[in-house]
This record gives sequence, structure tokens and C-alpha cells, in this order.
Amino acid sequence: MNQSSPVPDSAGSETVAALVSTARQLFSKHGFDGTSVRAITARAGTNLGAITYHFGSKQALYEVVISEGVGPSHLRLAAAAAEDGSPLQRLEGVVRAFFDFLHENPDLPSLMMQLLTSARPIPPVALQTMQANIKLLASLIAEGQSDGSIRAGDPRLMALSIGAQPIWLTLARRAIQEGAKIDQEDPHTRVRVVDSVVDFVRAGLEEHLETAE
Amino acid sequence: MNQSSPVPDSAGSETVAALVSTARQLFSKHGFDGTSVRAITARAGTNLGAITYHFGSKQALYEVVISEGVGPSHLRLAAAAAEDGSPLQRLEGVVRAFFDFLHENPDLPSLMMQLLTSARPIPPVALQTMQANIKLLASLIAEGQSDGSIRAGDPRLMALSIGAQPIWLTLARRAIQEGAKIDQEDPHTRVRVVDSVVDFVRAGLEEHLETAE
DNA sequence: GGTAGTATAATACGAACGTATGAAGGAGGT
DNA sequence: ACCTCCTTCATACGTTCGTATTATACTACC
Repeated sequence: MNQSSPVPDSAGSETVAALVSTARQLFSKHGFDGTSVRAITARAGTNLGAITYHFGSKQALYEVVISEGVGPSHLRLAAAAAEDGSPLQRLEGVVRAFFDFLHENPDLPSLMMQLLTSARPIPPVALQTMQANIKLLASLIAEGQSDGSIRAGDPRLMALSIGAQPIWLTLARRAIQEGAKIDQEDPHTRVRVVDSVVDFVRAGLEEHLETAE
Repeated sequence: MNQSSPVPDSAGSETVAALVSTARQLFSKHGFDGTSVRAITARAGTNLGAITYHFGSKQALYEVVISEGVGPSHLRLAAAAAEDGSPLQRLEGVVRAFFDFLHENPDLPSLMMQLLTSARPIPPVALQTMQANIKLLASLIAEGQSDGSIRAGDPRLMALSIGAQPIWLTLARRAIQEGAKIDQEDPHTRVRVVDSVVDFVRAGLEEHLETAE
């Protein structure tokens, strides 16, 4: 009768890792409701009961997938922001780091979207990470504004404009590939896409001092 | 045994309209799998069998929701692009029209996202609309490039950078509101957000002729 | 070697799902 | 009045869902 949550299970057996990894893929592709416990356990090569045993419920597994997936992004962005260089250069680095991170974790954008669009409350860890990433961009922008290299404007809104681009381009990559024949699986194309976004961001932020009006 | 599809049902009874409208809301909030036929019919005030009768299946209703929702966006954007003005001015108009359209159809971004992220093939109508919208932006950009008002760069990629912003800001509005305290439900704030994006887009595209290097 | 404690396995259960079926209503034409 | 067609209704069917239950294997320690 009681679950007594067999174990919080952050330290991982092999089964636990397989379940989380498989669940991330399937949740990403088919959503929470579209993914059955049977599909996860079968694909992970475990017994049907494994999710209940290790996590307590499907919902609890979902939350583990979310926190393990979304959290690390901030570390990457913060590392890029801490490099040497002007604010604009560091912003460029953050954008590239964001692209790289999303490219290495292709299931993430879809998971994030499902969180954002679902009617359910957004898990605190996801919200905090997002908030931290916006704050990171905004503070770099503010720094550039105070030294005169970045044009005026609300730094948080500018940060949202910037963040939108890696997210959208990664998320919609399949449709973009089919609809606009831009295939980001091809490394060469990917570089072009990232460079284009970096150029756009740089141009969108830069202060242009008119020597004479 | 045979469905024989009772009727293609584009001309609408009241029941049909209620089903489509309710389905749009629920699919948007909870996804295809997260929305039951019983939930739709109950909320629409119809009988459980109404979806099967009028559409043939839940999947067929979903496709009607998609095509009726996604299609009209292009009309709005094309109308904005056809106004008088410089390419940059018309681009600004398109961005504003896109924001307006998404604001008037708040269920759409979520539906689009589900399409883009799901593993299932993207319905042709959605793909075509997206393609047409990118092409619209890209041709305005190309026009501005040839008259020297817009800086160099791949117009399609620049179009994606632009389109990303209204989509993302609308889609993530709940998270942005909770995480960044920017509430787009407030009309005044919404104007600030749209203006900020328009500024960013303008700055990101504009060619700055340096009189002296 | 027996005994705990932990992990896996097979199966069972009740609920909810999408859809099918057949009966009942209701308006229009003859 | 009657028949016809369209729509609504109540209910049934078979499937699949998440989770519970119980039994079996494996490991460590006395």
C-alpha cells in the first residue's frame, strides 16, 4: 500500500540511467501522455515494474528527466560568459555555447516547449534555470550599455530576443529542414546558421556612433 | 465497419464549430494524447459520439484544427508586407502583424510547437504556411539588400532570426511572466515588448554606412 | 548456511481510452 | 400521415493505460 519511495535514487544503477535516458528521448518525441510506461521500459530493456520501483511513478520519472536535462544549461552559458573579452564578444560566446549545448542535447528544446505550453505548473528548476540564463544575458548587455558599446534598450527584453533564436532554430530544425531546405544536421550548414545568428545578434545590439548626423 | 466519412464537413453546424473551437483550446493546452474525446465533447456540450460522427475520428478533428488555425497567418503577414514603405518599414509591419496575429490566436503557438516537436510527419498545410512566411520575410530582406538599406547575409537565415522572436516571446509568455516578471497580458507591457523586438530586428538588419573608417 | 535487503520478473486490476452500434428525435417534402 | 435524411443520444466493446501485487533471483553479512 505505501510507496515509501523505495529510494530517492539520485545515485544511479544501470537500470535507472537507462530509464532516464530512454524516457528523455520518448517524452521529447511523444510528450508525457504520448509515452507509455510500457514503451519506456521495453525500450530501456527493463521490466514493466522498474519505473514504479525506482521512481515511484511515471510522473516522478518525468520530473527527474526535466531537472537532469534543463539544469546543466546554465553552467555552460555561465562559463562562456566568464571568458575574457568585451561584453559583445562574451555575448557572442554565450550564443555559440547555447547552440552547442542544444545541439548536444537535442531532446531538450522539445521537453522545454512541452513544459512551457502545457497547462501544468512549470517545475521550479526549469523556471529558475531560464531566469538565470536571461539574467546572464541581461547583465552582459547592461555592461555593454554602460561602456557605450551596446545600444540603449531594456536588457531583459533584448536578452529574450537573443535567446529566442537558438531555441527556435534548434527546436524547429526539422520543419526548417523540410520547409526551407536548411539542414542543420550538416555541420557546414550548422556553422552558417550559427554564424548568421551571431551576426544578427551583434548587429542588433551594437551601438553605432554617428560621427556626423 | 466502413466509416464512409459521413461528410467532409467544411460547412459547419453549430456542433461542429463548438467541437473545433473546444478541441483547439484543449489540444493546445494538453496535446493530442493528453486530450480525450470525452473531454472535448463534454466541454463542447455535445454527445460523446459527435466527433466520430462529424469528423470520423479524433485524428481527423485534429487535422481540421491545425489547418483552420495555421493557414490564416500568411494572409495577415502578406497584407502587412504589401503596405507602402521601405523594405525595413514593411518588415517592421510584418513583425507587428505577426505579434498581433499570435496575440489574437493564443492557442496557435502551442499547437505549432507540438507539430514541430512531435515525431509524426508535419501536415503539409503547416509546412507550406511556414515556408511561405519565411519566403515573405526573405524577399523583403533581399529587396532591402539590393537597395542598400539592409546589410549583407543569407536572407532566409535572417528571416528565421526574425520569426523566432514573436514566436518564442508569445509561446513562452507564461514562463517569461513567471520567470522574468514581464507580463504580456498587460497591454502596456505588450507594447514595450513588441517595440523592443522591432528595434532589435531593425538594428539587426540595418546597413550602417561608415562615412570614415 | 541462513537471513536481510535489494533488484528484477510475471502477472493482475481497475480505470480510461477511441470507436462502434443501434435507437430516438425532429424537420421537410410528398 | 408517412417516409427520409440528418443529427443526437445512450451504451457497449475491446484495448491500453498506470500501478499494485506477489514471487523469484542475487548479494552481503553474521
